[in-house]
Amino acid sequence: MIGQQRSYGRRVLLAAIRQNSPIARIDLSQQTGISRATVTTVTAELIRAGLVEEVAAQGTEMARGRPRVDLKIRGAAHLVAGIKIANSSLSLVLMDFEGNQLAEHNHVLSKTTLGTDALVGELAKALGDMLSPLGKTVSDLSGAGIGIAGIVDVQQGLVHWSPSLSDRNINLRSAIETALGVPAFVDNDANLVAMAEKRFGLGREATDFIVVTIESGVGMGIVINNEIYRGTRGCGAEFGHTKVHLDGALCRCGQRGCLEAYVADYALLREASVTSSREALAQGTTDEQKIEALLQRAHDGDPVASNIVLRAGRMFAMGLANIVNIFDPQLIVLAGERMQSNHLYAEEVIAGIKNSIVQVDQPPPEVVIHRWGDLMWAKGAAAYALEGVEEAAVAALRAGEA
Amino acid sequence: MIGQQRSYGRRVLLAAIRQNSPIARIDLSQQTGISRATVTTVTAELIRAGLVEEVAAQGTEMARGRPRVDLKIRGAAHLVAGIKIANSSLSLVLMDFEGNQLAEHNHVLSKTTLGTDALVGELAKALGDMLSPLGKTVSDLSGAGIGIAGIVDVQQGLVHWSPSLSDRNINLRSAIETALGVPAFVDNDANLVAMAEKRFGLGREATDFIVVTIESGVGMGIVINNEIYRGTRGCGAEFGHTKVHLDGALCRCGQRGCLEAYVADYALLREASVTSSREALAQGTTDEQKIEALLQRAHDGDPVASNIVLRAGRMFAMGLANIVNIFDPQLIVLAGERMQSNHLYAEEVIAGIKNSIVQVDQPPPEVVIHRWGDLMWAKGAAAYALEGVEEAAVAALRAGEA
DNA sequence: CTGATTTAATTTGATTTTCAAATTAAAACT
DNA sequence: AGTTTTAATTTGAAAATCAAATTAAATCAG
Repeated sequence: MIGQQRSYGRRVLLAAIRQNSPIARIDLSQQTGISRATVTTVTAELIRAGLVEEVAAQGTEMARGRPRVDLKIRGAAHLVAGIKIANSSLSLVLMDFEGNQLAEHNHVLSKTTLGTDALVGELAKALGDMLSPLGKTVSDLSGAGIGIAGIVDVQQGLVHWSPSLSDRNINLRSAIETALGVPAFVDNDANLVAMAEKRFGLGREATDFIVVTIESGVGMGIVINNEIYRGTRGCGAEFGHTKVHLDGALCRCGQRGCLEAYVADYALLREASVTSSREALAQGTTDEQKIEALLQRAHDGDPVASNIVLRAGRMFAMGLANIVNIFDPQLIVLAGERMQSNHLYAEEVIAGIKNSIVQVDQPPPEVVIHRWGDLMWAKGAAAYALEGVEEAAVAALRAGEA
Repeated sequence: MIGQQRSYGRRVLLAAIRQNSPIARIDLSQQTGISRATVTTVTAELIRAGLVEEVAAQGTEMARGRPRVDLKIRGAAHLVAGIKIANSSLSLVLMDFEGNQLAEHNHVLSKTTLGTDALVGELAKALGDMLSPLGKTVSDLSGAGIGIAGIVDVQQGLVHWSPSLSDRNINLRSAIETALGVPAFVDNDANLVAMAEKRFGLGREATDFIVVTIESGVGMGIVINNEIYRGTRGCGAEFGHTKVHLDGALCRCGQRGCLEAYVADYALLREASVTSSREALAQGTTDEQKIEALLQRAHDGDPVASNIVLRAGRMFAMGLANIVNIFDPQLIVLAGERMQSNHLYAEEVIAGIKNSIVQVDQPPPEVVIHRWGDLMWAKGAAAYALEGVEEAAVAALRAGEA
């Protein structure tokens, strides 16, 4: 960047060090195209600022010549928290600047939907509970990333609407920042999973990829040119409301033919409910149990149950194929927390995608399944916070020198 | 950019001058964030190099103070050609560095599919025919943009496959460059329409938009962050082969349910052919005439014809809505050359899109129809060439100073 | 017509960023 | 102990940029 003589080089080098973790200066120079002289100067500055540290020449068998000195991000430089606001709980992780997980925590919420103040209060409580066993406090944090379902304006930190918030058009970022005194970074949860994949997961090597998540709905995060693409209205990629059938099944959103209306839990249960053998197909008191039962029946070969589940899989494949036909990404990550999405992650589904995309000489994009624990979201939120903190740290370099 | 001390500022300023055509230095400084001092220095260099020129203070009523001096791109600096390789003809335009069209030309090809050498020969011939009336020759050109249907690897200038070429995996760029002695820029034709919209059309103000073109197939060009997004396999956005129906109508590509299989000419004729009143619905000897007849019938209220045409429109709307749900662009441009796409550009279709996208507080993206002449493609090719020539010109600045 | 005022552009004198080439450092070979 | 090899640093200069001061070109006020 230009204007105010901003330190583009520092940014680039710090990012390169992060991505290639233990890396010698000469390789940095090679990778970034920045001269060795500059690399020396800039890394010295980063080390002086405590963001980077040298590590003993990572033990490749002793070569000739002066041994290279590897550089890595200095974990102790900063501390960030990642928080996912889920249906009726908060899940949190604590990470150092290098991305090492130092703690995790789960906090049960009293209600699904809370007012802003109440939510922020619970958040502060949960953070405290995670930090106190380590002898830390919220003031030790350099940033907090928050993932929330709904429609989020990232620029402003505004939550236009969320199932977790009873208020509308809340500036959650400033609410948290004033309450906790810590820089906050708020984003839609689907974007944060993409962020997690990019930083810690399967997207580390890729520059253009897509992450699809299945929870109660179907979410999607898009990474283009190493950055989250958020669309122009900030309402994000609504893969779940992609239409897969003209005048098709009715969706929760009120429209017809949405992918979600074919693959979501409620869609499967709806189908199961109309067959005469309803009890047999989806027995259980909770919806989760019913789904479980339905999937088990399908697995056991029940023709009607199979029929229901199979179509969901085929619709899902069709939706994904459309993404490939439009985007042509390097990689599609199906990130899932629950085993219940097994039917959508089946071999046949993935094969179905490959049969529905335009054939060219080159191989089709990889489709991989990534099962995370339930901390996936929180880790993504932490990754987002790390990005923000890194940015601020570089910006502060110049200023803090005087 | 960094490395070899590349002149990022020059690039930014030249681009800003191009986009805001007659613009005073002080506004340039404002817009780009570059200091006024630097703007003076850099623009002086651009003027010295002949890329930019001053124009008389464009006549706003005389304000107080020293009058601003506007800057603009100097058209005479360079000459580029844009060439579209169409089904059985070449269409060409000649543009100056400012983007003014100086000439156009149409060249009929002997065959639809040619060998590389033959095609390049025809190309040279056509260029010569366009240039000679102006007393120019090919050597006066600084670059030539070439648009060709098919699968193109832009980085390499490779055409993997094209309906216009009998050879496969041809490096068309180097073939043209060696034959003509002019830098060549080859791209897929759908991308070039996007480029044309971005430079000369409705996409001038937008940074993220999508251009859909209808010719014999359905094409799409994507602009993200002011740049053409080409996907990772270079096979481009295959909007036409987006699936809109599970196990749907058979497409030319061999798969089922492709959008093209519902909205392309052959799809409409296929439908018309199975009704008992075939002759009446789609009379004519050529396919074009038949389509014309079918559309006329639909317009006149024939129920079967209407039924056919209406569904095509609704499918088209559904495909476009999916794009919006995934991409959330500022703008969708439906760029068409022929009036025959009228039924797809109807009010109802555009209304259909709006009813199938996720509703948020913000207004939906604009959908606009842009009817160009048949030079649309060639102009896009010229725009692409201009981009390349501009790049080269800036890079040459430093080098040529010694 | 003259000087005050206003706004745009340029000059001046740094500061920052970067680099190529020369030098130094730290190791393994011989 | 000296040679070779490779990594990192230093040195001296060039390039890019900026803030502040200055100059330029106009209008306005009397």
